[in-house]
Amino acid sequence: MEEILSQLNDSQKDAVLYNDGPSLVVAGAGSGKTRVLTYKIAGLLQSGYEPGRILALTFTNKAADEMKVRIDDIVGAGVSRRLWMGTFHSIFARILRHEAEKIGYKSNFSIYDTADSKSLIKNIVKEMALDEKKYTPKAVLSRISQLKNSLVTPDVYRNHTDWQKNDAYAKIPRLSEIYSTYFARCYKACAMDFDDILLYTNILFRDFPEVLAQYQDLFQFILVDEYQDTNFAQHLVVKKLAAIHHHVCVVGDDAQSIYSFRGANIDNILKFREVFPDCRVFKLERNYRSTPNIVKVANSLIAKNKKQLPKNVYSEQKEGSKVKVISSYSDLDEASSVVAQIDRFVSSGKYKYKDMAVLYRTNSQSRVFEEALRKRSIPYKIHGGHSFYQRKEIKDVLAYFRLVLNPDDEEAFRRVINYPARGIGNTTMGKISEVALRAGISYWEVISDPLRYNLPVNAGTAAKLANFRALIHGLSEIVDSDNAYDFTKKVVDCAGIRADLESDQSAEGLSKLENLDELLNSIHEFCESKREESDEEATISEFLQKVSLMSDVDEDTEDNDDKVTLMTVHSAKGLEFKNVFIVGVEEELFPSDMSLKSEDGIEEERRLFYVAITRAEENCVISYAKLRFRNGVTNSTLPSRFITKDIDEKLLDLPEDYMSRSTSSRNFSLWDDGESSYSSYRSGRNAVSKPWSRSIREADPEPMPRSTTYVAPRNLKPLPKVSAEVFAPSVSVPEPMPNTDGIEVGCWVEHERFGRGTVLEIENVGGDVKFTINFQNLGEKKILQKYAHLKNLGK
DNA sequence: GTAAGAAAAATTTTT
DNA sequence: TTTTTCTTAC
Repeated sequence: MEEILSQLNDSQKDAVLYNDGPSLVVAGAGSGKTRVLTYKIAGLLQSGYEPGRILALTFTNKAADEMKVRIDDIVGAGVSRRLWMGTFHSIFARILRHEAEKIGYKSNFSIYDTADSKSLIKNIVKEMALDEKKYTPKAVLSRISQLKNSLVTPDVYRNHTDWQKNDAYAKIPRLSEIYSTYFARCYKACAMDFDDILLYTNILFRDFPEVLAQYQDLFQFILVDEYQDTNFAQHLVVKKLAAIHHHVCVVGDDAQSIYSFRGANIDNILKFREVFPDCRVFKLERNYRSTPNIVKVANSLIAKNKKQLPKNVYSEQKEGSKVKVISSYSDLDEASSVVAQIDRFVSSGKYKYKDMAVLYRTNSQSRVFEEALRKRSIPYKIHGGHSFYQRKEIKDVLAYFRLVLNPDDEEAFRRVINYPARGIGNTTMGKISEVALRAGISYWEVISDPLRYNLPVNAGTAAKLANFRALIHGLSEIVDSDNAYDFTKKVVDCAGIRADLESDQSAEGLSKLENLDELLNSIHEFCESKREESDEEATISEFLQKVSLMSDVDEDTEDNDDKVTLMTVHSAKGLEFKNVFIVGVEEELFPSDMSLKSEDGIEEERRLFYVAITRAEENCVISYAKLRFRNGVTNSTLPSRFITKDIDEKLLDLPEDYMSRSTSSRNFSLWDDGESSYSSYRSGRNAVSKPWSRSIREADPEPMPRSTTYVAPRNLKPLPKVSAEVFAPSVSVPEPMPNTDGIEVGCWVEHERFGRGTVLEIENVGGDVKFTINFQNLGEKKILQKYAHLKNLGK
């Protein structure tokens, strides 16, 4: 214990030593948060707590694994394995598999990833014969996700009149039905999506108090990392589990809450004290990562946010150089200036390439930097794109695993029924789906007994189906006896996956084959380490459980390569680099144009920018361009408000052409002479317009085709009135109709490319305004305000 | 059932 | 601009 404490500062020590009740550790950027968490757990273990009675929740497997290593270093090898330590999803899934039958599931339930969820939603929308433009899988899933994260079940949603009215207003009146159907279909497939894992844990603890009591008693101490990123569902479980022992310690930084779009609720950390009134608050304010100059800039920025916990982050390092702002003519120039600077840093001999990171708001910004780096032959690595386990060829193999382990898994079924191609195409799949829907059974049940369910297929197709059935059946006979590696080899060969990939001699095909071998390797490794650990064979079920909840950040990265890192600011969270270049710091890009609608949106973007700045240890460079090529067009841009309004000017090393903010910010525009349409577009869009309400058409009660109705699998009790909880979860209503520049139905407008036309209809779709315009030359077109820069010519 | 060609869309993404 | 999705023709 002494040894542990000697490595901590006073405030860290206080946080580590307080174990008598609830505590909130507000950990400023770079303040040694992980250190506190690991030492606290190590301390608990040393003072006699059973590892099996400590629950420690993180957001990534990587974070959990790193802490386990550090804990083992302190208290002895292997101890961390006995902790209940892992991501919310993996720990909750573990509990759910154990208690599955209580909530009507089987413990072998599949986990649908986002792609599976979207595919299912797409099918449901099709089956209901709804407008697929209006009900896009992405939008529907994000809404369902929001609802689940706020613990609103389909029944509760259906019976909530206000929400129904909002959906009708937003022209998505059938959302509630889609949600119910999606929920029922997941249940029928014995599958849970990521959000279900949190939702069902809540249902379990709500409906089975004796189960809750058992876990409440088991977990004598609960620790949660990154609390600012928890959603309501996660928060409520933590609250409930801590209700008996009251030994809960949550760690986080409200200033780094950047995942609200995924359901994270910053209020969970801001109002933690209201939930646990006897909670002690510890603040870690000393930043060990960055120079005072960087910390001051970050502080000066974040001070502009209203919603935050008071704290004073400081650094005791040498002052360091000022945060530098560079301005470029265009995005291309920006890339070459930044890369030139990188080159200079490295040529000075003081830094290596791996000390450099280029951080941007959107992935699409990476391209120009890649090109600029390549031009100078500077090695770089890009973080982004999809993870190994999301690749098609890998997902296909995993889908076989899933189907064998859980034949009711409809998304797995869809994926493998005709892969590799075996002549069972869309037509047959459509028939199977129709029969399954009508009989209320799974696809697998349909093809298990096609005669009984009158599947209308010819003899040839029936034979193909029988072959497929035999294949899956054969695999299911060996799935429990074979170890994961042997089983995978059989799947790959028997299903003809290897043969299929080998037949493709293109570069793409070869890389797929390589990936397949890579998968086999990783399964082999998985088996080896299991054998080392417990002297037992690893099953494919265990492997699948692990990878279903794994993301790309969890994959090993060869950190030793001397390469410049390119990544989004989001993925940089938690990392640090000696030199950081934050690029594209322009209005409508950073802050993102999608965030400008609300103050909360801007505050989150500001936190995101805060995260970006605080990644830097020694040098932080902020860059903007005056012209940016985006979505096929070049636009003139303004430097971000974060530079021009938020950060104290005195703290920055500003570029020569920078107009002081005491003069008009319009001076930033290149186009002030009015010769260009850009400046009129900008001033036009910001102009005050007439009230929008008059131009909205009444929601038309257009008769919809009848949908197939589903019977909910089980009558789940509605959750208690959500508002009765301490925090009302924020289920946001659809955005009000935004500013239309006074454009009303009947107005004449002018479009840059399409010319003049009259407005026939104005709709609100997902926060954007969609105009239906009858153009003089081109006829009727639908146009989003976000992209079309319409000029109002009046009635 | 595939392949080519047209059309439409276009944040961030810890599980 | 690129990327994904939808249509159409073989």
